[in-house]
Amino acid sequence: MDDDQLDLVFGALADRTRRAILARLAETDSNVNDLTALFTMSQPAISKHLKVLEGAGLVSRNRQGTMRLSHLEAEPLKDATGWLADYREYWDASYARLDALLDSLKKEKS
Amino acid sequence: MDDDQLDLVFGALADRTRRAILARLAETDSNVNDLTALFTMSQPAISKHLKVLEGAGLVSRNRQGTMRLSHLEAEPLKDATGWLADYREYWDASYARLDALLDSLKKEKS
DNA sequence: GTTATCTATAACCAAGTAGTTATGGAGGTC
DNA sequence: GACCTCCATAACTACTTGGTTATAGATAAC
Repeated sequence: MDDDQLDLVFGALADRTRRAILARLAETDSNVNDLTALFTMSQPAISKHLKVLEGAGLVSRNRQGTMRLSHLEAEPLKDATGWLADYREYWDASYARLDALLDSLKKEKS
Repeated sequence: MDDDQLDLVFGALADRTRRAILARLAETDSNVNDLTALFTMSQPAISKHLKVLEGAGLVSRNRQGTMRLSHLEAEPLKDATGWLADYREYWDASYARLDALLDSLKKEKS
């Protein structure tokens, strides 16, 4: 994952409204009106947030009749987690042990 | 972890210079001059970035003679990872299984 | 084709961000 | 106390961001 992409993903996550939108989309695909109803904010504001999320690859949209349903695309969150994982040893004392466990799990799978 | 804190942490991580600073501090504590030498940027710009990182709790500083050494504080990264973990099931098919494993590890520890 | 609904876009505003140069303050050293 | 060195702060600029209202575009229904 390159710096441009990380800039976009972390930037998208740096706003509580956008995080709340992702939380909602984790439950169910939603249209702009549904999302607008959840916040004390205008519809264009929500559309803008969706555009940011879409730009970071965190949301996809497809027409469903007259509506456009927003759908969570979690893949970039995996990459962000991957970046954070490099620092895990600095906060998780049991990281080394956990790491070994995950390695053995991988081997078992392959 | 509350929204204010997540805003600060993700916001701090949304800049590649600041991520690079964290990468450096993961290797060794550094003073402002050292960090400035690593980037094509003025010293006050680096001082500003450090202030943002400090505000997010990602960096602490203590005087060491005439220098102020910046030190990585990784705890907030743990919290950010915790937030992202809520979405793990959406990108990691083997999450459920992994989760069970971690649970058993916790029990074993306690 | 008119109308209604849903959403995107345009134009604007206030505030924040990322950088600059210039300068001042705090800590050692002589 | 004079002088360096290290760093922070001030003042400024250009750009971005997060919101607004007003409006236009696309699709479906009648």
